[in-house]
Amino acid sequence: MRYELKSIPVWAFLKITFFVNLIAGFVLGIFMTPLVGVFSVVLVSIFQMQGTNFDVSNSLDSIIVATPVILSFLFAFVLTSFEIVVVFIYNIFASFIGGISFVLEPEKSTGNKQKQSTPAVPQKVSPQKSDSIKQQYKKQDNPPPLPPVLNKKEKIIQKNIVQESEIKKEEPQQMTDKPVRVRIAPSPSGYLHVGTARMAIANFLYARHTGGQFLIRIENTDAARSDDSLIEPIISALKWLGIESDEEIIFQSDRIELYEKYAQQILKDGKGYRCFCSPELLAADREEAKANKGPLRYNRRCLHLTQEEIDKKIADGEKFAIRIKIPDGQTSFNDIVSHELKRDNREIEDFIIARSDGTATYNLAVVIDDNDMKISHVIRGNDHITNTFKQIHIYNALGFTLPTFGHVPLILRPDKKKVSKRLGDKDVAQYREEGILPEAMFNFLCLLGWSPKTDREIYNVQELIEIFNPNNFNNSNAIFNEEKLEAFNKEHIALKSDHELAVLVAPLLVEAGYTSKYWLETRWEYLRSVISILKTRVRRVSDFVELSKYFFDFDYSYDAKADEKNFTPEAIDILNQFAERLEKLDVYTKETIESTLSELAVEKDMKKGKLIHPTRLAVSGIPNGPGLYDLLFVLGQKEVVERMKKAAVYIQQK
RNA sequence: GGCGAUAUCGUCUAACGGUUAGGACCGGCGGUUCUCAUCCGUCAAAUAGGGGUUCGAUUCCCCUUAUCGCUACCA
Repeated sequence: MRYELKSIPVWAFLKITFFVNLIAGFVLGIFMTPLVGVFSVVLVSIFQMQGTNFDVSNSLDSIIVATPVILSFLFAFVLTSFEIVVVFIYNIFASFIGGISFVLEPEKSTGNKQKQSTPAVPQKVSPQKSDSIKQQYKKQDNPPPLPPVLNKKEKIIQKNIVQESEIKKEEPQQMTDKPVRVRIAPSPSGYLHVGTARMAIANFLYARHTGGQFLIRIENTDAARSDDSLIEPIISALKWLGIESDEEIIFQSDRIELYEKYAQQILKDGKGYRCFCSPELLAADREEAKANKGPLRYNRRCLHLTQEEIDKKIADGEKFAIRIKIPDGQTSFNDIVSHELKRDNREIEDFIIARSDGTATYNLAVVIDDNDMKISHVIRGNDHITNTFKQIHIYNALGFTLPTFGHVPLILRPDKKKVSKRLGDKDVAQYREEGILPEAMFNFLCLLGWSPKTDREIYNVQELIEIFNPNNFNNSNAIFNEEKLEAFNKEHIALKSDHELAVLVAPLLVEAGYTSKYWLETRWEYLRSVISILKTRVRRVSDFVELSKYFFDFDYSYDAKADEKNFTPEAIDILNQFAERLEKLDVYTKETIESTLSELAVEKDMKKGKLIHPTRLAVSGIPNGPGLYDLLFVLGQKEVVERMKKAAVYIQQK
């Protein structure tokens, strides 16, 4: 428990003291007045029995008679002082631990976003984290000298290290004895969208954090809606994020018979019943309920059919679905993310567990599979809360033990609707096409609706595994903001080495037709240098392509506006002279390029900018880009001279 | 309509019941620089409304409002 001194205003202290003393005074008045009277009478009587007669005009006698009164005042004074001391101590105490109520009724504060709750699992954070986070990421070809003065970001990182070590001090507590086994269960009715990806990330992190297993199950019980060709894209999109199943992937389509067996068992045990209502009839029921503004639940028409009626309908060849019979009462469960969720069973309809063709519906299949796969924690979107109530009744009907549930708030589109393929939301793989790094997507989705409770935002996967705690989910839905994703992407690009980025960019350059695979393979160092000087100008990996065009395209044109401004007649002379001097350089480095330019500027009595701008335009065709010395160095001596001379000719001719 | 969940800057989020309500993205303005970017500094921006409990409420309770979700022989 952490103690922290809080100040209480003086007037608040006085106010409490005043009220306490008012009560004390009242109590004293009630009890002391008769007591003093009796005591006075007794005292006077004793003296009288001894034959002493009192004369109130005698000062000594007056004092004797007044003694009880004086004593009672003294007593009151002592008592009041005592009250003050008590109140003072109370305040000191309260200021340390935030009030007596915390000690007396700790359970009252549990509703407050799990502030007192201990982490579900031990917090394993590696001690070497005190190294600069940035340094850990940097690869061999980019050794970062740590600046002696920390910048703002590093200060934040250092601050977080302190905070994280504080978190670790809390007593870890295992949420359940069961080994952790979690799953993600996408259905192949669309591509992998960010909502599913986020749930996969949460489950995956929980499994890794606890040392448990993460599994994938494909939910394709609905033959009409499922498309097996979508399975592979979903799995590969997850793989792109670094998420793979620890065991063989389970397909519900392989288990249809098993589900049927359990559906029959529920029917046989009297926990369910046959429903002969046709879909059309049910739809009409719903319409009617809507018109009457009543609840849209099944009216249990078929619950009370007699055995003869049932036999007759079966004999007549009527098709039936199987419904589960929801008992009377109330259903409740404890949720990791939310708290206790309760529902009156009257709100849960007798839903269908097996269709009239005998196949199982979603809820039955899920329960059977989760039980079979020994899933310990079902962590999913809170759009499943209604399903959880239904599924609990299947667990009960089949005698299975319940897993622990966690219902996570949803990710919403900017228009605040639930993300879905139907509304044209992007496939996760599409972000890959658009130059988002998987690390950035992982990091961003993890922090959407979940918080590490620090001021830091950029983490790699390993760090997220270490700090992940399902208690830290936010209670409200979060809007997916692509601008913020881009910002995360920028940060993760900065953390990548030039080589890693070159590997990603190379195929894009080939695809764009700027160069060939062979050309790049023989000039890998060149590509790496190009990446290196463009890195800070990029938000998406794909941005490299457009920005680096002139490094690979030798037939570029000049930006019209810049042409007009910088390619003046005097630029011809500048370009030619500068090119000649560069050509003569024996040692061609950034330093020699810079000194050459400086010398020329001095000789011509010009500002450096006068030389720089035409040169930049000559070698790149555009007015902005990397620092000129970097640019000239990376392009190479021969190429630069050639381009400058070409530009001089161009100006002459225009 | 019924049931449920949720409510802090525009967005993502911090804040043992006591803070000047903090950070990040976006935006504005500066600085660094040959340009653009980076980087640095800085500004603007929020506790939905109303009651209650409390010396004190963003925090606990209730009501209202709003938002979201579910309400299929879909998953």
